[in-house]
Amino acid sequence: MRATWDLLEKSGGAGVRMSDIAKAAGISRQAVYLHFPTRAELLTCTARYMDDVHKVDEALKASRAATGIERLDLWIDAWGGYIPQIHGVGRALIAMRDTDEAAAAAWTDRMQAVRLGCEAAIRAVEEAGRLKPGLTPARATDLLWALVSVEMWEKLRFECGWSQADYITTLQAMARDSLTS
Amino acid sequence: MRATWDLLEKSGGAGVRMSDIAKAAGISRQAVYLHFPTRAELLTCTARYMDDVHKVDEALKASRAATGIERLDLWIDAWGGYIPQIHGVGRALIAMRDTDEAAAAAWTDRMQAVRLGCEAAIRAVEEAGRLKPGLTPARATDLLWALVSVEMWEKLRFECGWSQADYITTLQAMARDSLTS
DNA sequence: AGATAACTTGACACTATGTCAAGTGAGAAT
DNA sequence: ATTCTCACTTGACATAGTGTCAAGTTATCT
Repeated sequence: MRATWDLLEKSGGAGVRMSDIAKAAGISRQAVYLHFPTRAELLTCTARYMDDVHKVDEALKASRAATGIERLDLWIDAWGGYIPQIHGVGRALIAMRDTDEAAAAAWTDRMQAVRLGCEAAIRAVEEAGRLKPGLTPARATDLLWALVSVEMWEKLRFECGWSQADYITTLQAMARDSLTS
Repeated sequence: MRATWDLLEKSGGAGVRMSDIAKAAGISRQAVYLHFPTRAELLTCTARYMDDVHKVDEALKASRAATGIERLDLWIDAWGGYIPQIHGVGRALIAMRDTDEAAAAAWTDRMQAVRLGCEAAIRAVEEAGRLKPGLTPARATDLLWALVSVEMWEKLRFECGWSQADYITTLQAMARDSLTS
């Protein structure tokens, strides 16, 4: 999992084969299959392992303590700051989605967890009476979730050449402008 | 190209092989290669063919005539309304990007054209003095471009279950709120 | 001494893209 | 009437990557 992580981080998520991972881990390709039945399984286990190492729960604690619009800002800060770290594995899973059922399920599952974070942030805004008129909480959650997606981050970071700091502050501003009053 | 189009539209862009396309076109797989050297080439030619059939230029004419914020709305209307039609081919090209240089170039090129549309819409807003303070035109173009990306549309349409009408009106509102004053 | 678990080597099946060679059949040129 | 050409066909093959299978090795525990 360490080797998978390293390689996917270095490559940005593309062009990493099972044999590359095995070589990096110092074992044979077949030995990898003794631990992980499929590539999809290896990737999802690696993602879970990264969550553990990064102590995601703790990192998100700050945003959970806040209320109102501040909570929205802090949530974007926390999750947005985590995207670069999981980007490699995420990219690899996203690429497999079209052909591999298990990869699709694993990624959908992880994104569902992100959605819960978005939902909580929107609820905080709503409870402060600052949800934009005309938006339901569900609709606002959808928008926020799409806004902070890995795909959006990739586009802005790489295709548009933004810095990570720009990404965070601009997305916070955008969320505030379009989701709150 | 017709067969490619049909199959990709039906499948949503995944799982369409060269042999499927050949069968649908009523010729042998090898005959396809007599016309298109690679899969990437077939896909990009099909995309161009679709533009011709749909008369994209004409469809975008309405948005080009307008000014100010109205132009932004009309641009989202026009391009957003075209996404469903190119979605299948787009999805297939996006999926090939990681492994195929030519596919990546072709898709980047097409998206660059979309970017020009975004840029023009933002310029119209700026000329009307309605660009949000703190946003440069370049930054606003980046945001709009990411907002109206195929990936975002897929997310909202399929993963969030929005209708096409919802997509258009909500994105228009979001662009207005976050990019204009 | 023997069992077990983690590994190795090497061969193989499968899928999809793309290549190559030889042959076919219909229409045009002469 | 024959020959040429072009679009196509059939069938075999190379390649890349995932995943499977079988037989053998090595260190450790009992």
